[in-house]
Amino acid sequence: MNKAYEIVLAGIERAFLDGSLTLGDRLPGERILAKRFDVARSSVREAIRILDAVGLIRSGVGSGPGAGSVIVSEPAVGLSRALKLHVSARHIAPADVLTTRVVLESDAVATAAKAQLGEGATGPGGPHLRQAEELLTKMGGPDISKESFHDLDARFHRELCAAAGNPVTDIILASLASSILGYVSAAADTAEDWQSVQDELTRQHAGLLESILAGDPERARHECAAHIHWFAATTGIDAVDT
Amino acid sequence: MNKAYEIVLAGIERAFLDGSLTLGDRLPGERILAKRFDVARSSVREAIRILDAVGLIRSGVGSGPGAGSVIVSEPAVGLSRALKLHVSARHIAPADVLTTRVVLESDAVATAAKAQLGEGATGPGGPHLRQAEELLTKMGGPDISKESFHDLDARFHRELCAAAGNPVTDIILASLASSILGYVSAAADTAEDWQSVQDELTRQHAGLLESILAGDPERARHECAAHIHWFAATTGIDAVDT
DNA sequence: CCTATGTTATGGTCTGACCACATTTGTGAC
DNA sequence: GTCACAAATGTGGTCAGACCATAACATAGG
Repeated sequence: MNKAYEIVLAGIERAFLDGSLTLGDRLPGERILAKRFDVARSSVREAIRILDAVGLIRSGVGSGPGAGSVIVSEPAVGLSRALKLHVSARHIAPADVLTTRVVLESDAVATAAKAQLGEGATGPGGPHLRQAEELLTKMGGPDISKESFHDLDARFHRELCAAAGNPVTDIILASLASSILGYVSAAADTAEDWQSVQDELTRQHAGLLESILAGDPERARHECAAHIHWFAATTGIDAVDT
Repeated sequence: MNKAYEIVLAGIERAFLDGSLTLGDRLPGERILAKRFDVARSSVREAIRILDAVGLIRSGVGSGPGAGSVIVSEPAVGLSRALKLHVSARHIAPADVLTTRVVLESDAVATAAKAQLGEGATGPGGPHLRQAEELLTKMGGPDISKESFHDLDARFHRELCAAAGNPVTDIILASLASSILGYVSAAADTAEDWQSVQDELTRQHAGLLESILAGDPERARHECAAHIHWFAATTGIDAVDT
């Protein structure tokens, strides 16, 4: 705690804890913070860089609204960044990321299905599932590019997780997915018959969503696990060398 | 990607990907990196600060081995830091963290039990479970301080996760635990009869470990979930206001 | 051989300046 | 009075250069 930037970090964290800084607020300017904590501006910047890296603030130049360091809440950004760097450094294997993802996401869809059983479309998961349906339709559309499909695919999965209603699970799953996004894209690029893979994925997506809407937790859980495992095996991600 | 520190970050990440930088290596000095990427040293430092924050490097002053920025692999540090800050900022509720933890940890102990069933003490999880047994003994010892108990408790859980063999799950669980560590300690401090709570926890720990050693995945899964839920309910963490 | 002292290389910090950018404010023409 | 353009302002982003604290290493002296 002797480092200058840690003093700043601790001070800002304290401000969060006592409520004097909340979502949407703007951080005082770097020069002001430097004066307040009696450190150099460069030290303040190092602290701010960390807050930026973990997805707690977003910095913008200029003046007026939108400028300065605004407090946002994007935990997934921070987790993704950390995971992605460790994957790049070969300290984390994409296959292990997928294994964890299976556990969390299978449970999430089961929870979503359970909620659907109890509350139907009126529950908090309803809008997310409707959104998922829309995405599914788009994914099944004609002449869709590989990139668009990947994007829609990721969003589809995110909506399912969101329907489960646990923000932390949501965040972690998003981070896990984005940390190996590069590998997924690369693997898909080398697929010999992408169109058929895409069709199969869409079929599986449809089945999974139907299970959730039908309120069948165990079927949803099983289909989700099978879906991820199938994709991993097909693209060969589960055998990526570390 | 126009920011100077991002150029440095991208360059270092590239070095990881092409293998010219690996675990244990030392990063070139800040002054050298500044020259190489044609940016100021302060910009290099911001990039390094990020790598440090995500647990990819560890910086030390002085000279010789141990000095400079050494590449390490502590993903949990990065994830913990990010989660902890978001919890501090009230963007993540401790209760949601616990919910996610139940899902992951229950599955982890079930996996560990399954592995035990197939391989017995000769499997990769063996050492971890033996370590867990030792920790359990220490936790049951007399005149143990609250702090020691918390520490041993956390390490006990970590060993169980490690026995499951998935490093990513391991990392995430460690991060989840440490992100709400402050709340757990605070809650334990206000417990009226801590000794009896401690006794009950030890009983539950023993039962859980026995289930794993006996190779009973479903019992382990159930006991783990019950254990965490019980503790949360007892300490009141599941009702923390966000 | 061992000790003490200087040397060197490292990250950590500070100062002060300038730039790029976006809003806000002023000012002049009409 | 109104509008368009220019200037002032405040923000993060970047740079250059200096000095400090630390820890290993090199070297001379005992």
